[in-house]
This record gives sequence, C-alpha cells and structure tokens, in this order.
Amino acid sequence: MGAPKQKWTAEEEAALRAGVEKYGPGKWRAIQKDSKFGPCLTSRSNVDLKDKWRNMSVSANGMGSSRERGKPLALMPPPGMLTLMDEALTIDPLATISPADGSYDGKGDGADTSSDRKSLGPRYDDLVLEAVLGLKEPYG
Amino acid sequence: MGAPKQKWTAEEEAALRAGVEKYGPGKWRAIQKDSKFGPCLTSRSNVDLKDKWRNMSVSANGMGSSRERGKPLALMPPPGMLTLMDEALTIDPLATISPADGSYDGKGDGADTSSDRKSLGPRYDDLVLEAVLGLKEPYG
DNA sequence: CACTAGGGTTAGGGTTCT
DNA sequence: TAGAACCCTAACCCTAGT
Repeated sequence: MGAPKQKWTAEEEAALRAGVEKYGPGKWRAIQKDSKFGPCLTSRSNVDLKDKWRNMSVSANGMGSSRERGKPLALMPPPGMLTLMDEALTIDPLATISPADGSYDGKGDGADTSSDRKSLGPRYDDLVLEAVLGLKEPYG
Repeated sequence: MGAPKQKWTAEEEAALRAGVEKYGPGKWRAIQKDSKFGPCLTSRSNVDLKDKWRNMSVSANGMGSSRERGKPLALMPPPGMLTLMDEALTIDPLATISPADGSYDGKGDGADTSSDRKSLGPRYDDLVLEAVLGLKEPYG
C-alpha cells in the first residue's frame, strides 16, 4: 500500500552508522531523534533502525556458505567496526576495507582470476558519504 | 540432489487461487495454514506460494508498459485469465468475492472491467476444478 | 504503555533447470 | 530465449520481555 518497499539509501545507512557510533547500538530511539541525523531518518521507525542494523551486521559477518559459487564480495561496510580512516577517498571496491587488519591477500600471480562478476550492488564508499553529509564529526 | 523441481499440479494451483481469494494476496502463511486448502499445499512453503502466484500473475498479464516505474497492479493479478466462459461465470479473483473472513481489505483498482477481450487464451476452466475439489464455496 | 530484541513473514531480485 | 521452480535476503511484521 503506502510503501511497496522502501529500500535503504546510502545516506540513511550512513546516518544510522553515525548514530550507532555516537549513541551505541540499541539506542534506536535516541538515534532517530538526534537533531543531526534524525532528519535523514524521518521515514524510518526505531524498529526499522534496529532491523537495518541487524541486516548490516549479518551481511558483514558470515558469508560464503551457500554454494560452491564462492563470490568475492570482498567489499562491504562493516557496521560497527572500523571508524575513522584517512585515505577513505581512494577506495578500491575489491581490495579495500582493511582497517587495521590488512589481511587482504587476493594477490596471486595466478592470473587466471579474471572472472570479474558484474558488480551487483554498487558499494561505493560510505565513509565519504558520512563525511560529505557531515554526519560524522571530527571531534567526539 | 535437494529438490528435483516439483511442478505445480492443477490442484495446487486451484488451492492457491482459492486461498488468495479468501485471504487476499500476500497472506501466504495464512493460506498455507488454512484448514481447507492447506492440506493441498503441505509440500509447499509460504515462499513457494508467493513465487507461484508471481509466476501465474506474470503469465496472465502478458506485457506491461515499460514506462511504469512503480507497479500499482501488484495487487489482484488474475492468475488464469479465462475468457472463454460465459460472462455469468466471469470471476474476478479479488474483485467479486465475498470474503468469508472479511479480513481482506485490498482495493481492486479495477482498471477496466469493460474490456472484453476475446483473446486466444486456451485456458481451460479452473473454476470447475476448484468446484470439483471443493476448494471454493459457492457463497461465503 | 513505550522501547528493544528476536523470531517469523513477505517482497523482490537472482539463479538454475527445462 | 523464455518460463517455471527455487534460492537469497533486505525490509517489514508480530510479540514477549523489560
């Protein structure tokens, strides 16, 4: 009816992340009422925030147990982890997100790893978005 | 291994239609649990019901305008567009039924009920099947 | 009663098989 | 190529517990 299905935008996700970083997870109502990112989430209920955070956490976690179809899927915005990074402007859709771990290997002289699947779901840098939106403050 | 692709039988389709007429589209779980046609669908999950209904809707629809962004006609998609029968029996899956439960409040947009397209749909009569199976009651 | 946590259900895109 | 059956999962709902 009213909303066939409201997909979350990158701005909303960024706002949610910023809110969680500021108030901590579980403070959905507070996040929603925050004067800064609240306006970004006017069309979302506190329950929606909770659900979205859950989904984000899940996708950031386990994967690769479906089929033999091992999908790279190397990039994705970890919800709670990783905070500020400096060189967030040069993101490599497939090779980044190595906060302090930097355990990305993906370097085989092999050369037969050329099967680049079409990137379903354009995951561009959310950190940049957060910065642009001014959702994230340099200071605590 | 898992599932050898279980094709839908006419009984199952009829049961699904009956269920949609009673509860309205989107109430897959309720349809599946219904004491009347539920037993016909024991080997189908609620998701299966949904998928099947979608397939039926698509084939019954033919083609849509490519200009449509949203899709207002998501509701009440006549599954078996029967056109060969008498007008007396013309059933509008969701428009003319009297909900026995009265739980279905969907609004049939009723595009145009005057378009009597005598198309070439050799769709055999499903209503007969429904009646035979006793899935459909004459009156609510 | 309001909020949150968590399980359950639906909607829609994608994949596989025919 | 197209269509049917099935899979994956984000988005949404329901409700017990606090």
